Amino acid sequence: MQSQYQPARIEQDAQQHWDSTGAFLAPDQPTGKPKYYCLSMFPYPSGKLHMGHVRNYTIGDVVTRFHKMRGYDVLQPMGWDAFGLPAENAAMANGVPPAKWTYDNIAYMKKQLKALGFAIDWDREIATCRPEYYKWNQWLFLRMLEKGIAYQKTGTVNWDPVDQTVLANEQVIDGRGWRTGALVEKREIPMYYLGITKYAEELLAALDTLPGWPERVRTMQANWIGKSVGVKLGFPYTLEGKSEVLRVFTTRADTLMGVTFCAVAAEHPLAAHAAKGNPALAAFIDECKRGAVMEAELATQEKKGMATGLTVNHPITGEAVPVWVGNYVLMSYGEGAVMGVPAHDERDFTFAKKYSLAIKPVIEVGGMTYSTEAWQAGYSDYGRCISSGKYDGLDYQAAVDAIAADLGAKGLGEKQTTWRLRDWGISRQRYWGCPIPLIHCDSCGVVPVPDDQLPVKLPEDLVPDGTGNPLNKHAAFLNCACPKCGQPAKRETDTMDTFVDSSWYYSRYACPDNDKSMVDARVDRWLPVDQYIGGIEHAILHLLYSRFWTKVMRDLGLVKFDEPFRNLLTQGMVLNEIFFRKQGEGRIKYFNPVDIDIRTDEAGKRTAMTLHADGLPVESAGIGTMSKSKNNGVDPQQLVEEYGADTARFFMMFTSPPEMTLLWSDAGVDGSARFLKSLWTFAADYEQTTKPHLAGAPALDAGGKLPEVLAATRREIHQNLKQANYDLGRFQFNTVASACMKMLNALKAAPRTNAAAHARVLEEGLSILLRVLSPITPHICHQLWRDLGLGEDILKASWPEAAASALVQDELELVLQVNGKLRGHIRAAPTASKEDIEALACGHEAVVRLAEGRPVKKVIVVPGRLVNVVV
RNA sequence: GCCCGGGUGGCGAAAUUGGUAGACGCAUCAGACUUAAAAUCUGAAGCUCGUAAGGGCGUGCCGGUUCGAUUCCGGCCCCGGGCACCA
Repeated sequence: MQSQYQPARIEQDAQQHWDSTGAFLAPDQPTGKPKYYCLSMFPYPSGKLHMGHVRNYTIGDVVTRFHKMRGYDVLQPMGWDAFGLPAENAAMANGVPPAKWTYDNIAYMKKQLKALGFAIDWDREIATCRPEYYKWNQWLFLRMLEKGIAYQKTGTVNWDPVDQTVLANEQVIDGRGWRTGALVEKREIPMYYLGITKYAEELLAALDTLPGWPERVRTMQANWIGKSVGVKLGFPYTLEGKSEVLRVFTTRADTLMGVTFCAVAAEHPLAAHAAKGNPALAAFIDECKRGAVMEAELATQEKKGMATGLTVNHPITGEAVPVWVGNYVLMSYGEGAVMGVPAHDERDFTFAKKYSLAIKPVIEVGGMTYSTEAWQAGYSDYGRCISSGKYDGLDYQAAVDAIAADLGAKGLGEKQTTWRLRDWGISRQRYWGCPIPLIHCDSCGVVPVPDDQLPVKLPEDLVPDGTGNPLNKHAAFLNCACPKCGQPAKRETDTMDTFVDSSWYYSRYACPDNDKSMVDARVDRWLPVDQYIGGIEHAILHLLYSRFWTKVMRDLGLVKFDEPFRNLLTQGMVLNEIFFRKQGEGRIKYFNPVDIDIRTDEAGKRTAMTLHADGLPVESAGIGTMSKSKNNGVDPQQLVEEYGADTARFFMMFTSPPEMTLLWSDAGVDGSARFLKSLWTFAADYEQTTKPHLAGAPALDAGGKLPEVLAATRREIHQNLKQANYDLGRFQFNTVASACMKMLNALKAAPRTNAAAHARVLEEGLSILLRVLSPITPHICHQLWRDLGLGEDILKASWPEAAASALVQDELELVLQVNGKLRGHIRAAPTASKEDIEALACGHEAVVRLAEGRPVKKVIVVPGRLVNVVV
């Protein structure tokens, strides 16, 4: 074998071996082995891989190879989430069609993935921008339309008045368009929606059927769906002689007697009515309607309101309650109107203080009465009604029930369940996406494209210019015949949200070649996904949409499972610093961290940040996840070229556990390179000088005892193996990597007292080490396995388990504490009784010294671990 | 603002069910080898007082429960993710 570790050479050889043997092609016909579907979230082809990809796909590969060696038929596919905004931006910047840019990126990134040696079944590769794929988006959309799950209504978008185009939230910076710097306006336009709220109850309840999902993701989804049970209350009023009712939803009907105002959203009909003949109010409503669409922005803006001059009647007392317009009331949630109870709601309290509205406490908690000068924690807690007439003394539930019953009789109250979840708007006024398969006909209206005319193909040669959707100017796409009446008609030019593409791709991997149907029987073999791996940033949207889409497909009889992902591992983000320069209002240019020079003073404090190319200063926007848009990704290419794929993979796994957020730094990568190099050198030396002693040496455990020093080495190997197997089971790969390092350290330190026994311990140790390490660094392990004559193909080797006989110890070391502080150690046989250990401890020099004659109060013995003597 | 995480040496981290805080590495320092450097090998090291033996402090901050708290409870600070058109 080679005496030097040459990663470039062995990595190429190993990859060729896997390719030529079809090692990672997943068999569609059952082989008698259990199946395991290991899926990593597919990448957006942004140009180059970044470290987040390397982390994600290495985690997936470790899981894949581990299960393969444990005897599963494993499917690990890969594809491309290929539609989206960045391709249009690149197209505008370079004058290249998004399709070309995307396909070039796919080709480059595929090469990078191959160089990393991932155990991927490339025969199943898909790209969502291919008509063979998105045809089925369109087909299923039409089925949803038939079922009433897809429907049309208006939605609000960001409008750039200069470019005359719809902007994504990301393209709005400080309320201005990113290219034009123009103040962004809100616009109402017709859109298509998917009725995810129809599935809200099931999406919430089924979270309990997903024990393999992280608790935090289930919590986030549950909060997002946001089921609240409350009461819809009516406040009657008279308008232009007609009797009307203002409806509000509340989860705190028990505080109804404390209502001192009502607030409606700017879009509420009552606000519009009041604004007639009230220019100040009309101006305020206009102001509320301007600005961004984002919830984060709405929620952080200053709470403002204006009285409408109208009043409604309190449904119990009949008292007049003033109606305000509030910029914090969302038209999209509940009824677009809320009742204001300043004494028991912090937001209402702030609003009431600001506008000098009455504050009326009607709940007491634990007999405490509250002052209403300033808000105190606890004011919004559940308690008993006071100053509430006939409801006095009732607790939360009794009060809600009584009030709902009383108002129900008058038609002014009913119990209701409200969801925070909104239906999914899928229309995008963009070119580079899946066309929505509809046709607009002057006589027939909106007509679905017949199935036999699918897919509606997206032209691939257009270059957008930033002013609206180029499909609107492309006659060949736009003009068509109405499928119903045959008259000239126009195609819908909106495309689908890219979340549609990613909502079902995992099923298509089972049957990527099927041009007759969306899915087939092979989906029943592989799905659901056994282990899904991807960034925590997808905890809500992508994962919720996929769950919804699965349930729709199930209800259409296409798949048999209820949930797509049995187990979920949410990888922590790989972060990096973000550098930028402001270029006029709203416009920002980002620079990659590798192009920034940072100078520091002697104390290590930063004194300057400049762009390498021009030496001029840049600003830091802090730390954020590696992304195309912030231009802070780090290309792993240099790492792979300098050290090899195995070192890159090992370092990624070693540096942090998978779920932890990771601030990128390649400091420490040398240690990983050193370990692999040192493993190679050790193995080569073993092959030369130690392996020959195996001839005639007795097998381990074959009778006869190992010399104690070698038994200790062997014990260390098996202890670390046990730990590694435990850690593989819980996906903590950093400690698997360190267990491998510890094994190598132990083997290096093994004394050569008995040549034959030494050779046996090393042989077993290397065989264990290589197998445990192989999912992380498959190339070097593949080569060494063969070079040391351990077998033909390590992928086909059995997974090692720790041997109980190797773990036996004659004596244990226990920690000795006095009053909870470490004061020494005692040695005892594993079989020693509690009394023996107590006696040993109390007689210990440190205990006698520290007790200073005081009596021993208590002795706590934790078997196998410690003794604590309390004096 | 709301929802969800995280915070441990100079740095990445470990500590499985409340039981030795800092395993394994990086960087550093000292030594060996070398004409020299690189590479490699050996050793030291949380901070602090002390020549040493030994002691005190220490897991973001404040408080609590416990024989014992990185781990459990209450309150706060900072950082990250998500907030529905980035993917």
